[in-house]
Amino acid sequence: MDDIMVRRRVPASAKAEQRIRDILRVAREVFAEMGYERTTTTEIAQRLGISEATVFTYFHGKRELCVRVIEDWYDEIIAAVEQGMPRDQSTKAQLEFFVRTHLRLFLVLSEGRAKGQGLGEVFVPLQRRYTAPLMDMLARARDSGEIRSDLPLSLLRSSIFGPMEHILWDAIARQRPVDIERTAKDIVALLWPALLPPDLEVAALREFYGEVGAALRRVGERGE
Amino acid sequence: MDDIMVRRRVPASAKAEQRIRDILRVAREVFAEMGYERTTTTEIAQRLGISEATVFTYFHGKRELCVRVIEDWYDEIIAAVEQGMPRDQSTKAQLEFFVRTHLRLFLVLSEGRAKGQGLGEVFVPLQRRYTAPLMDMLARARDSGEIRSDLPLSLLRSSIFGPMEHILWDAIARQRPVDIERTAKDIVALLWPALLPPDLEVAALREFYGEVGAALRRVGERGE
Amino acid sequence: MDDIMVRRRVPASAKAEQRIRDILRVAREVFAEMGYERTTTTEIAQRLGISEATVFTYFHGKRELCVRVIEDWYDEIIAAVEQGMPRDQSTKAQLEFFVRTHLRLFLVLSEGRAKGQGLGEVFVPLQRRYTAPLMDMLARARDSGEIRSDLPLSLLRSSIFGPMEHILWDAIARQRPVDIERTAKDIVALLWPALLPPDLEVAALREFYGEVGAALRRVGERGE
Amino acid sequence: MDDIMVRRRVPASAKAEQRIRDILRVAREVFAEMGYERTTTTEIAQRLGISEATVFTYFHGKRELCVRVIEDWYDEIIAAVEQGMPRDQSTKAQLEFFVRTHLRLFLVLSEGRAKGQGLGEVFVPLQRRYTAPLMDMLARARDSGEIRSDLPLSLLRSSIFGPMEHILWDAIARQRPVDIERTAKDIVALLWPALLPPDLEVAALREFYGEVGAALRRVGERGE
DNA sequence: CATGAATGAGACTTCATTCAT
DNA sequence: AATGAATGAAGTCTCATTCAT
Repeated sequence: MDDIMVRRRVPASAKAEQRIRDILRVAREVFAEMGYERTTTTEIAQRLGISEATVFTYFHGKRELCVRVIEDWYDEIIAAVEQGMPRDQSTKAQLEFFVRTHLRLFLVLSEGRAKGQGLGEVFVPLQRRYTAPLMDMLARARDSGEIRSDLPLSLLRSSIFGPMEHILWDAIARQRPVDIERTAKDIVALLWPALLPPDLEVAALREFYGEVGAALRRVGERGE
Repeated sequence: MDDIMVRRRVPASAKAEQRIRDILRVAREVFAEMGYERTTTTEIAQRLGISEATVFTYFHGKRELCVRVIEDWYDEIIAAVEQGMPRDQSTKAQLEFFVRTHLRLFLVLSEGRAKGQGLGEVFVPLQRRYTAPLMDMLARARDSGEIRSDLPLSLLRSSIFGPMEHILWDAIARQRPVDIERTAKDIVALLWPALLPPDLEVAALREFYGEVGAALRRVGERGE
Repeated sequence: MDDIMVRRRVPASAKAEQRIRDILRVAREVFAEMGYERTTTTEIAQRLGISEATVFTYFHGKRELCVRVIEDWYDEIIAAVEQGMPRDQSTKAQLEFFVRTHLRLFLVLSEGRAKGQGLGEVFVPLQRRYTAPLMDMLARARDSGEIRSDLPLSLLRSSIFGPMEHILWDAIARQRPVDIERTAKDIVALLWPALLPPDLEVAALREFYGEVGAALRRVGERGE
Repeated sequence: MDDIMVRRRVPASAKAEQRIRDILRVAREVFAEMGYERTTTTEIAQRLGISEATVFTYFHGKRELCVRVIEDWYDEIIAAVEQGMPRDQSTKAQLEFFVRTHLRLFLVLSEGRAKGQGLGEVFVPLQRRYTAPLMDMLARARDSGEIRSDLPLSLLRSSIFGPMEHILWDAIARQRPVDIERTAKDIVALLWPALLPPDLEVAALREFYGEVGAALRRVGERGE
């Protein structure tokens, strides 16, 4: 755990640990702001008011530093989810908690997903671990018939993470803050019906209603 | 906006236009494969078998080239949507068409979204234009009561784009192909219930169904 | 042959080839003066009055540049030996030629021998090719009984290369010039007795001398 | 020469001297393994389990440390030669002893020889001191007519050191162990005849024999 | 005395971009 | 119009060395 990212000396001292924390904190900021490629070690060092060499004293290189930042972030969010998940409440409440937590802690690091021989390898296992609680929850709810079983879980997963990240990115691009509580509630309110098992009769009725409505409008448009 | 591409585009001979198209085509490939930062002008020139300098004869620089690539891509997808959108079919069918088109033409250019003094500014208006047909459709459907009105349209939008992009990224990260037809169908099947108004009571639906049925029968009786 | 060390463009033009030759020439000087590790690409560029980047335009890196320098040097000396070797003269004369050529063209590049994950791999095959003419000569002379067969050829080889290099190094360390003709003669004069078969008895030699002499006289008598 | 090692060596407590010995021992290992440039002070400190700073407490720097290592090594080998040299035995036996000792204690430090503003200056006097016993021996043997006097002693010296080092380097490059006893015997067996005064008659006969043989072979080759 | 911590100086390398031909 | 050639600027990383504690 220690010897992975430490350069030579093994700085287990309080000072060293503080340094490591500082570097990680600032690095997270910079990586989040700029993305992996556009982040420079110079920038990180400058923001901390230390020499670039110091950064390399504690981390083997830019890549490893980024991996650590990501790992730490995943650890944080995983811990938050595992600890706080209200397992005794309804699936819907659990989903809401999950979304809220993700929105609160989401780290924008597009390159992670990015192709090239980038950090891809690092992400996959973390992603799996991270997604596990949600997937478990969904699987259980599906087995108990609480949510629909006619679509692959991976699709459900994408339909939960996808909107969250889309919203956050949009907010970042527009430089607007996100009202996390409200957004979490809205997302779940929106998606919840999508997750329920399609009650056949109701679903059929709904569809019928929709189609007739549309047909009506089309006739209306032409008529006028 | 005006000073872009002024350089020597004045003559715009047939040959030159072909060059520009070639460069744009290959540049799109490379940007999509590698992302903005990891793309090199060398790579683009090499794939075309031309000199790097030639690229700079037609474009002011890497950045401008990328902006053009993105603009062209947006133009394409916007045109595809505007032309192909089956306006006379149901909202659901239109949504499906939209999703299918997006999945087919989606350009993965994570950095585009990226912040920093990147391409962010370029994306916002394009994104707006691109989203317009979908938003219009949603707005109309909401006004007619076909889809829910209790949540902001922007959320609905995110809940459509988000999953699509999440799925595509996942596929890219895992290097797996995407079955576009099937995925489009699944996404819509999943999300459709989420878009419907939540407050339509089954009773109301049944009543409506009954009335429409009766009306239909009456028409039938007369016609024959 | 070309694409190995060329960076992007394939500069087969006269100008480019001149550049490559210039860089190789200067690089050889610097590597010889400083050794691999202490040589800097900056130094090479400065001596040529060009930018460092230009060096990297023509060679993939310091390492490859050094490999090229060494290969070229080996090629040169191998060609010189293969072309100039007086095969119709005595073994001793051939040896002298070999020593003279080596002394004239020897490149001091200690690190080549050096361990570490340096250039070692590059040297072995070249060394083998380079040594081949000498080893062949020695093997033939040994098979014909002209030189001793009681010691491994590799030892004989070391006893020829060793002194040469020792002398050259000494001269370099003391910054004194080497009188190549004289040194070559001396080395062979010294080593020749060491190479002869030790067991040829003087008696046998005398007898042989006598017989040959008699034979000669007989020929002479007939010829006149 | 005087200002070297003055730093804090004044007290020279027992503990400190042990430290110095330890550092020198390990430094010798590392320098021998990696060469001067590729050796890092970090590596030396790590192998000793001490801090890098401690190394600098006892030595002014890497360079001085290396000089000390070399000096010590020379001292050792000089002492070994001076003490062990079997002065009452034959010159040949003494030579053998010398070779064996050198082979056993040889320190591979190519860079030492290296030029540049390297350690060159350090080597010359040490080399002189080190070579002294051998040179004396050779001088005496030459004066007594035991070995040849027609060639400069420096050449004889190179013809002894050269092969030894060539063999050792080869062994290191190929990562093979050296059978020291056997190699020492072989080297002397090979070189001894080279050192003997060329008995004029025998030498002339040998040469004659060699040339006639070669001539014969050449005729034979053409004839067939 | 020993060392934890920090760093200045410099190495190699990449790449978008310019310009004369 | 096309390009061969060159490079400035910048980026990542290494390492001997210093100094306060």
